[in-house]
Amino acid sequence: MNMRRTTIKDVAGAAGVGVATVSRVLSGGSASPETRERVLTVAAQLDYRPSALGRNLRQRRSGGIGLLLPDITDTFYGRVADGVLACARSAGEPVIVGATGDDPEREAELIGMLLEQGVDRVIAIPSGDGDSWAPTLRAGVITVFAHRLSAGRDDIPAVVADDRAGVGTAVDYLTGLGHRRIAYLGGPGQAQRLSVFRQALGPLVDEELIVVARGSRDSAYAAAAGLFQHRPDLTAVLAGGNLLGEAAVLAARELDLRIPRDLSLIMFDDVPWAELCSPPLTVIAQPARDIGYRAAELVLRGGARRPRGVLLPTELIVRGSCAARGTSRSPR
Amino acid sequence: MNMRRTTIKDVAGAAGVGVATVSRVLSGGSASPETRERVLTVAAQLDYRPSALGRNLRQRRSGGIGLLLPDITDTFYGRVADGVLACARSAGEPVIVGATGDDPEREAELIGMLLEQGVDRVIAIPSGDGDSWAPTLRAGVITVFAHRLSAGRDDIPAVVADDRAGVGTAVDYLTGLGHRRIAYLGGPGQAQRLSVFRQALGPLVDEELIVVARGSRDSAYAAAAGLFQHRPDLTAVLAGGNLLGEAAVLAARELDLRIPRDLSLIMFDDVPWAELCSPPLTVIAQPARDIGYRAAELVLRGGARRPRGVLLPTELIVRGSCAARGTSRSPR
DNA sequence: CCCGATATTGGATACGTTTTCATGCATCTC
DNA sequence: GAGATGCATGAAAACGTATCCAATATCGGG
Repeated sequence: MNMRRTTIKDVAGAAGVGVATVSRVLSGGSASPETRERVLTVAAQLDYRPSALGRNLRQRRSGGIGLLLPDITDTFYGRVADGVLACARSAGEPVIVGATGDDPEREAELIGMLLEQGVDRVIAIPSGDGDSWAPTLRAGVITVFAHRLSAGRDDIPAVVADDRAGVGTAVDYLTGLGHRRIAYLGGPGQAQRLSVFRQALGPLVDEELIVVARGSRDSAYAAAAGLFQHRPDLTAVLAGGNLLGEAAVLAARELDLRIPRDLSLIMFDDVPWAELCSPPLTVIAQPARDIGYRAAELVLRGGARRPRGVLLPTELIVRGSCAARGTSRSPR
Repeated sequence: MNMRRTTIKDVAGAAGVGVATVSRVLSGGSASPETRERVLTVAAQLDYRPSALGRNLRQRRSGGIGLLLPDITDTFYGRVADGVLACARSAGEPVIVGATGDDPEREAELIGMLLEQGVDRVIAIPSGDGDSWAPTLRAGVITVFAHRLSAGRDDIPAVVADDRAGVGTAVDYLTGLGHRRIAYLGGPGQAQRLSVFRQALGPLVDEELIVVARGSRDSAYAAAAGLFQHRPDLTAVLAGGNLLGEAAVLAARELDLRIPRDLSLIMFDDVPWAELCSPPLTVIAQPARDIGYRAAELVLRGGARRPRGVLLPTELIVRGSCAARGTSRSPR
């Protein structure tokens, strides 16, 4: 019942050596073959598991990885998390996960929690501005951003999808189909994408057709519905995330807009249900899992030679949610 | 750069009191009002944050919560995780997440990791048999199961959806529509549901119509496609999870089975895309987030008066994926 | 005015580990 | 053969905190 945990001392005693030797053997230090053998045998017999608590205190770091993302419920972030977990598991590191809800205040609070836990590596999909991250840097915590950049924080490496290319090919594809009034339905933290969108669209850009929602489903739906109602003249929309895409499909159905006859839709992020939709959704696939995995690699590799960041490719997957416009001006 | 972290000693020194007093003040112990005031002021000035490392070692527990689930990518588990995170955040507790992939071996490995971390509370959606959990119990770790029970482990409380009622109403609904050949497409860890299904179906049960897939998408698709091909006489299928439902829709489409004309489908778990499907999917909604939240509550409340477990209600949400059979025997 | 009870306080200890340092021993070099 | 070199080893010192315990200050009652 109140059986004390077997400690390194017990192993040392049972093996007739000092605790230092046991520690060395278990951490891969140097030791004579016979000693190593004996220690390992005894440790196995006693089913000894070194306590991370003691080790962490000694080296003043928990060794764990902190992962902060907006919403674990969103499959995109879920896939990112999966990548992080996979990489961390292969390194034997625990991962502490926190959901920020895209709220900078909650984010700051969670950062504080991670620091208190002595986490020395953090992967984040940042919500707030760069200021939130001063504490982690000051505390010497290795920080890597995933999926998003943070305003005014070019000192933190980031692993992101190639939004420039993604938005570019999507816009090219739509204009190539004859679309001229193209809307962008964005979410939080997409400043980068927005500027690329404006740039790619060039003279065609119409600020009224650019609308950003907050992170919630309701907000996304409201933004989509409002956009479609106020500007019935738009012919194509680029949804900046699966939540936005879902909202667009729903709002379009509600307003009796047929996809792709009345409205062409391209959605960022390829999710399984994109194929189940009717029509199946044309999407820009992002390597979500890779983003997480690479970020974890970066953060595990440590501060050694900080790379500037990693850019992963996106891919336009054409399905059935876009139609040509202009030539056949949808008669009737 | 190499600025040492401010410790409780610094605070004690600056406030002119002993470390014990600071510790007491910060842990809510007794202290004179003026001392408390001074200590708090100084602590705030120095931006002191107690190190979880030291505390954990002292009281030989990390205080964190371990969360083990099959696949963080699956929105159902994602919602469970979200509930756990929400509850843990309100308690200020960190959550260490691990993905087992429904592999008992990986599960055991992750359990070992959690124990090594000194986690003293674990929430799990168990994969393996009950044996994996002997170590946590032996180590005095408060363990709670979520969503699933584990074979031969009635000593661990569980928070689950009311599968009995869920399967019951689904089967009743289908038989009420005239269906007689009803299949069950299951996943890992659904022994409980299976037995309920058999029981609810009574004499209509056909063992050949019961097929279980492993956790992967491919496996789910293979199971669905195999089932539909081998038994074209079945008229309805109950999918035991959103992954299985997705596979069923895909396989049906591939084999040119129209839903609901040729095949009625009920899916366990209401996901956002169920409404986006055409036809929209009839589902059995499960309170995934609540399951996680309640499990976290249970585990945080500690061992005090272990309840036998919690049963949360399910709800049949009728949409468009089920049609009547028998009366109008689908002519042509 | 003194004694016992109570509240507050700080010193010391322990938690389990890693790492530094000194020691002993064997081997090598000239 | 003597000194130098290398290696294996164990004692001890942290790491930052919570808590036990003794000591001191405060208070009330007789």
